[in-house]
Amino acid sequence: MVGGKIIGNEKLKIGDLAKMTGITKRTIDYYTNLGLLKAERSTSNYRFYTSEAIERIHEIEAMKAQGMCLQDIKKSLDVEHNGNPKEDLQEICLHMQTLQSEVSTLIESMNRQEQSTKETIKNKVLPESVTLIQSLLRLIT
Amino acid sequence: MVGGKIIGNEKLKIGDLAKMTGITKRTIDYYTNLGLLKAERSTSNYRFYTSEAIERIHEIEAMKAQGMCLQDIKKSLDVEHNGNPKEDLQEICLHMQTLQSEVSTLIESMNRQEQSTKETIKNKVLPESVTLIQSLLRLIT
DNA sequence: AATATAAACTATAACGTGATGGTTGGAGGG
DNA sequence: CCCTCCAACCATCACGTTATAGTTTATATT
Repeated sequence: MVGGKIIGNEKLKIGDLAKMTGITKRTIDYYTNLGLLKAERSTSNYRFYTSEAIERIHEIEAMKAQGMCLQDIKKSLDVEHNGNPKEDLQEICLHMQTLQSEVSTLIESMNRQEQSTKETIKNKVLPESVTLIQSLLRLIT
Repeated sequence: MVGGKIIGNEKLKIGDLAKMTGITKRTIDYYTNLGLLKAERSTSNYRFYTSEAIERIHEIEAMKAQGMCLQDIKKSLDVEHNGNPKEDLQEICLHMQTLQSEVSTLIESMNRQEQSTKETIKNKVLPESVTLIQSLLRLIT
């Protein structure tokens, strides 16, 4: 044993995780899509979980038993695990990316509109939205 | 009959639409969430479809029978129906709304970060993204 | 050992299902 | 006529299910 973890068997596939936790693959799939579980992806798009996910699942099950919905559990766990800024950072960057593509398609649609239509849209945009976007801009420049 | 449409019975609820088309409520639900079908919402959050949706569903079924997936059907139908700018407008406004909430949560996450982390994020934001957001701002102000 | 092939595993799509909780329209009672 | 109460709807959640298609691995064959 030269620097090897004994337990901590990394690279768990969905089936492994399912057997180790007793919940179905579908549920793990669902949780992963919700962002409740994080997984790396192989080149062939297979999910790889770490042993960390096992405990996470048990936490989820415990909170579910107390009547919480998955969204709330997510928020709760996201806040709880706040000694790890790296994860948050990654998530924010990802968020920023989706937002970028959102904005991109939105601008395209806008440009396809006539001037009068554009005016209508402008009027429908709440001033707070404008402020919000301005704040964002200030944050990233 | 004083200016009333004989057919064209508007304000169809999901059950009505299901009976009229022969597809299940769940499927209509699914299509609506995908954005394949548009529905207004009552104050109590009930969906209201127009008779237009009936034909739309038949179109969808026809394209499905030819092996197309729902995403492609959506794109196809979205492009096809391009004599109706009102629909586009509604969609853009909706887009704008989701974007607004996206930005909102993003700013919140940003503000929870330390200064050093913020810098890291800034550096990860592509300059083109900044330009993009600036363009958006110009469009809506 | 290299290869072909079958068996087991995986991801995603497109709904189905059951539970939960809110909504509405009409029948009956005051 | 107003109020209440119930049955029929509706929305959403949290998975379950089936089908399709790609991947990995174990096994058999050359």
